[in-house]
Amino acid sequence: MAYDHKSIKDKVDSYHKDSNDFYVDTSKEGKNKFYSLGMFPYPSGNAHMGHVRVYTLSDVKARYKKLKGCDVIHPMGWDSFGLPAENAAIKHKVRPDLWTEENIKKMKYEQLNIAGWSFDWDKELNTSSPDYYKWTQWLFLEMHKAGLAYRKEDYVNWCPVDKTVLANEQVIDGRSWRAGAIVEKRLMEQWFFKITDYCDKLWDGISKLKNWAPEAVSVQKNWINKNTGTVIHFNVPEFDEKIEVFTTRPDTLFGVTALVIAPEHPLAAKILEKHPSKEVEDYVNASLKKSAVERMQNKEKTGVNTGVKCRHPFEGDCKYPEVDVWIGDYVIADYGTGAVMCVPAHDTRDFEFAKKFGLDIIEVVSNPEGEGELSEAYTEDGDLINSGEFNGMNNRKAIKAITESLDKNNKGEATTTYQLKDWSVGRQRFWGCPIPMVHCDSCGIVPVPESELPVELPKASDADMEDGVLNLKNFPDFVNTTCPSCGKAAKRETDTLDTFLCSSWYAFRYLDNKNDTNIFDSKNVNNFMPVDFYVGGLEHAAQHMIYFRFITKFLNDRGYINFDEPVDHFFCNGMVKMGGHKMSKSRGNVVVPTDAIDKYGADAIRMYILSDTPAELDVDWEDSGIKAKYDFIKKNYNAIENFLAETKDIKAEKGNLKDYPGQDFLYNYYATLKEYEYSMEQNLFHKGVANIHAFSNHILKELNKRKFLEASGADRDYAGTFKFIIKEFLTSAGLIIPFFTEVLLKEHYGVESLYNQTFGEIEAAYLTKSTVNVVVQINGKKKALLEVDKEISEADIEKLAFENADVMRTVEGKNIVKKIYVKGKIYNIVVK
RNA sequence: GCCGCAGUGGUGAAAUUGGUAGACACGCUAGACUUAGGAUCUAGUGCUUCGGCGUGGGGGUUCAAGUCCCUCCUGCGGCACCA
Repeated sequence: MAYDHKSIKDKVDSYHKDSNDFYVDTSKEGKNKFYSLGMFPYPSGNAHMGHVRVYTLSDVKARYKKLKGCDVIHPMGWDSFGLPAENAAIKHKVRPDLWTEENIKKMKYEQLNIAGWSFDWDKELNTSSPDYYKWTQWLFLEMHKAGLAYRKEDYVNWCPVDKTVLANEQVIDGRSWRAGAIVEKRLMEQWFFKITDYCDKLWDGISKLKNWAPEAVSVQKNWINKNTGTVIHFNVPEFDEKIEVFTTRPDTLFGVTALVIAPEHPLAAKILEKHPSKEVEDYVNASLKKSAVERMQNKEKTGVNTGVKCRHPFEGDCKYPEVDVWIGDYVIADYGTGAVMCVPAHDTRDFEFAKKFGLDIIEVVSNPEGEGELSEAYTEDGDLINSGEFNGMNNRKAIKAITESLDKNNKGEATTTYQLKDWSVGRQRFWGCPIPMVHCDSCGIVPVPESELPVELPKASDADMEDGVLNLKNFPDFVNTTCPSCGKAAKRETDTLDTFLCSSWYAFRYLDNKNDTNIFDSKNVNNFMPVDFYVGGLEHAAQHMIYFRFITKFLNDRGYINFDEPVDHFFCNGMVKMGGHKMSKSRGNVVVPTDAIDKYGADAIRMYILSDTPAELDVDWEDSGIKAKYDFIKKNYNAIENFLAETKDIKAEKGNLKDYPGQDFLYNYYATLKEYEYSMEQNLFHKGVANIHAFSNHILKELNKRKFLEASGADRDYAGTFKFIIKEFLTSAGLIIPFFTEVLLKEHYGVESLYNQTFGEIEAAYLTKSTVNVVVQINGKKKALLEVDKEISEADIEKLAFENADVMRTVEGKNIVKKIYVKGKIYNIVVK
């Protein structure tokens, strides 16, 4: 029957209708376990090409490992809380839970089941379902118990469009990651997770991320950003306290001509209280009002001198034993200590600041041009000058020496600082996991007892959405409760949790998704974690991956799991574009996966999405490309189906390969199989597609050459062996193109499930030929190619080489200096 | 500014890690078959003055470099008044 992708799909669907071939029992220790995971989707109701790429990648890897005999888990679920659901629900006046439910159904039964993705649906989970978010709440309570969930009043990132607080990770260039609005700083009391307690563990763990995409490792590094330096104490006698500054350049300490603190620094308020000054007050207020963007964009240094003095730790030895305390908004409040020492001579920012406000510039590191008026800060190395007892010392050495000296006198110490901030987890939105906390007038903030979990979201009715905004505050039945501690009337917390918390532990839950007494059974998780192959976009390398790692380290510390990094191999796939642009409705360049599959079949789309471009890079969709894959599949199906139908009476058996007349074919076949295995092992999926083309080229050529269908003689006798090779080919290629291959395997070989086959055995004997090609080079340039016996002696090679006309011509009239023979590969003649 | 990734035919790219550069495709050129071709098949396709020359530029190591070292240029991504 001629190729028809629709009837083929129907057949494959019927094979798997009543079975879950992709089920794996996670309570048992996996045999060579393999966890292949594509980042779970947000159920928007529309699967797009990005999903096709991600899940085809996780699927091909899962299928490959399965053929290699591993116990593979390849689950799927829904990241269903969050703003888009809520916004869409408000817009369409549908309850968010019902809207989400509809979308999940649509995606599950109409979009994610048509491309042959081998999901184990038994493991399905949904983060907005109470049986899931019960455990998100439990996790929050565990954090709280450990002292890692806390409230504090702080300047938070406020998105004026979405009317919610954002995590630092959700602010990109000062703008909200979703709405794109300029983020304001607001002083609010908020729930935080103390991820900063894990800075050192998260930083040290980076060295274990050997199989992560290098870009993703870089993102982790930049985000945590460990810096070693020195904290130096400057006493402020008037206030009887000290200002601690953080610096990586303690060697320049003797060049300090001012101290600059951030407007948010606690001392700023104290100074204002004691010395009311309109100038200082206006400056501080103006700075606090400025958005992060404004502060960043305005590179011109601003500041104000408070007139308050502080003492230099080496006051006896330096030019300025006493310096003024300034307030400047170029100092960042939440990095280091929120205060810096101003060394104009050796820091470009301080130099600018000093020039603008007429501060003195004292050189303390000598530069090759000698002391004199500097036109810019000198930031290179040199020997110290004007630095008391440290004069003449190389500044690198001085970093250590000065720190040690400060430490000895209790005026400072070596320290490390991180850029990572605590994780703000509260959101002022309805469609999220409720925070299981109660506010009681008598007892304060009290956790909801574990036995009362989950704290369920109220079912919002259409009426609740009349004003266009959903907020838990507006649900009295939800808000009003009793205090778990004293029993008096109390109010529930109405913030919900950042959805990144929901997605920080879903990979664990897949392994025990029906557990209603524990978040998961540790045994299951230890059996199958860490994730061996995690596929997703680089855009999740900062937020999601750092939270995922954090929660893993936390659960490890609490003894729930026995590993401390969640992902072995993080594979960052590129985007699917069209015409060089991201697919988008407004641009009108969207290819809908279901349409493409309807037209060309899932085999074609799978093969195409993996072909030509490495999966890490962006790929440009071209209709001519998928058409070519469709034609390829049709051609192969028809040729192979025809062969198999005509040789029904011949049994497929390996037989004695040595008797098979097509020895070149066998060599090519096994060489390709070896390459294909390598491609799959190394995640070179586009090469895998190229290997399938190569397989096909060899097979169709052989089919044509041997004329199995016409012959009755010797060639016909070998059809059984050839049939066996075809079976192996269909099995291997089935990783990428599982539809037509499975139909042929089922109908002509009686194979029950493509997924449970084994990867073809590579016949090493065929990979070594009796002859080899030896390249003859002169001075490393190829001159001739000799096909010779594998065991040929060097003397014989030499003889053959010098008989070659091209070699003779090139060598003529030159001195032969040296001859090098690399056995079976190269014979190089060095001439002068 | 710092960190990471990359630069190879007309195009996407390969080169299993120092040993025949351009596998496999797309496109293109010729031919065959066909009522037709945006189908299929066959052959060709890095450049070339046919000596050679070719992996962003320039140095270097080596018998041998796309691959290793130094240096510069360009593009992409991340961080960034981070002290």
